[in-house]
Amino acid sequence: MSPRRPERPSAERGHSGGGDRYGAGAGERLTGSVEDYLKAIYELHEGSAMPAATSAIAERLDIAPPSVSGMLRRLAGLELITHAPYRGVSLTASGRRAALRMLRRHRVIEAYLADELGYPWDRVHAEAERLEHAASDELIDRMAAVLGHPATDPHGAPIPTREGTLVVAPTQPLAEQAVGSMARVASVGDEDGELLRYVASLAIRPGARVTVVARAPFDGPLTVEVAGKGAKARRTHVVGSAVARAVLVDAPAKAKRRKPS
Amino acid sequence: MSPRRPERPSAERGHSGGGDRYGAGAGERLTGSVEDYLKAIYELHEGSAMPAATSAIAERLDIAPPSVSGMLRRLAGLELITHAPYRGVSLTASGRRAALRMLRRHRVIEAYLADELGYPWDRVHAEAERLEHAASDELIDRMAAVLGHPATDPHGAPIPTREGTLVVAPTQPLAEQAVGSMARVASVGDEDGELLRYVASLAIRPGARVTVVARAPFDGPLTVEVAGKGAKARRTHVVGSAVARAVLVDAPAKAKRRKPS
DNA sequence: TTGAAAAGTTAGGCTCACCTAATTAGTCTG
DNA sequence: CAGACTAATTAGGTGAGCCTAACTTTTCAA
Repeated sequence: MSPRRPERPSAERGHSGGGDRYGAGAGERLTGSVEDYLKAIYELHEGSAMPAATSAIAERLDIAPPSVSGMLRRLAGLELITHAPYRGVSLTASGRRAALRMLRRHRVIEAYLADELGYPWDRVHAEAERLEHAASDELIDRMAAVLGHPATDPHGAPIPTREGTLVVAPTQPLAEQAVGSMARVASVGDEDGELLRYVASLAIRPGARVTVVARAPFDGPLTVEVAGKGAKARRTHVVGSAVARAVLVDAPAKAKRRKPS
Repeated sequence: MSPRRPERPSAERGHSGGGDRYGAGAGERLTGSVEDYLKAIYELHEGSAMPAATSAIAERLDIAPPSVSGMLRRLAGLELITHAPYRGVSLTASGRRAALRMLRRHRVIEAYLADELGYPWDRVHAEAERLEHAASDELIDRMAAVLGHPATDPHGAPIPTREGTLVVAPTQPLAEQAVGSMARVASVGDEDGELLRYVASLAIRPGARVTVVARAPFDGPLTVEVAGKGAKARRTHVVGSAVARAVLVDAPAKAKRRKPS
């Protein structure tokens, strides 16, 4: 008699059950899948400022669109998102909290792997992608403490605080940087390891100074000059548009143009 | 067209898929559950030298016996175990390899958490229990390297090598230690955090010297003297049989009696 | 040696998280 | 504004991994 553990979400038995008291309002113990969806929705949401589209989520998670539709219904039931069918998806306050929690975990883990375990920066993403679901909040906090509570991960992305605050510095893709002007590299997208390895070989990393020398039309290649330190200072490279989109640089201090009034 | 990812095991999408080229012969990508079963079977198998019983596995994993029956069929199909219904379960060579791999992961993680992240030893087990399924082989190896390839985890349990070799020193439970004789504590079972905290408070840890002063009959409490270092040397405590069973001490150098010929 | 208790298994169900195929809703263009 | 195209959803299905209830096998003691 007495039903066995009638609380916890089935599937994923022992694993992934380590994080409470932080994410959503109560203490719901989200599954790894739910965590992935929330993170994806958050990132799409930020990237475009518009509610996330089903197909975009599907593509990002490499999942068939109907599966996403089903999951969205579930997430809406959990009040983690609001979903107007055919219209898009937005995070609720608690969904956003959970997403930021995952973002923090992911980035703290990335920073830890790189700084303490000697991981090359093109490989931290994949490892963090798995660990972020298994690590407890205590582990994340201990990692962050050992690192001295870093503000960014190895790719330059800001790490949300334990309280869920994220400081976003204004940045723009290198692709939109004005020709002739110099800028500091803020971050490089972490998903594509191959691209990261290439970019690193050009000495383009967070903090590096780059100048766009020329831009070919029609989304064509960019010619950039990288201010190297030491002997081989100042090298010029021609990079494709994929790279120009993945590299974010500090935006000029001026406000973004909104209607040239 | 083209079926989406027709290889990987369903459930546990992105997660836990990080370890190949080591476990079973081919590269099967075991699920977290399968890993847990194999580890449990290995540990039961070692502990009693007899094939593991369904009910023992069920109790250890806190799963209903019929669920275990079903999983055993699956494991037998994967040729990770041999299962004679109503008779018990043994690991095949590849099952044993996979189990030792999990044991290594678990213990390396425990050692790392304790040594590098300041975890108290009564809490490393729970954290490792989740991380062991998510960590890649590379991560485990890097952790082990940072620690200088330790031979034991914080509880004194030996860590299998990357190649799957496990050196088992002959030990016996404190409960079986002869009255009056001194022995070195080899290890303390890692599952019960409460018990670990208590045992630690008595200064009973791997490496400590203890002497059994008296043993009450009928599986009763043991009176032990712990050789403390420094000021408060030599303290006497009375511990229950649960503790006496969880604490393993080095066995006397003589061979184990096999038929008193 | 038999028959009750214990151990194990079969039968039948459930949720999560995915899939493909078919249908519907929204959008954009001629 | 109609039809074509695309995006999204419903419909129906699968496997993993758990559950309870009911039945079978083994064991052990009277």
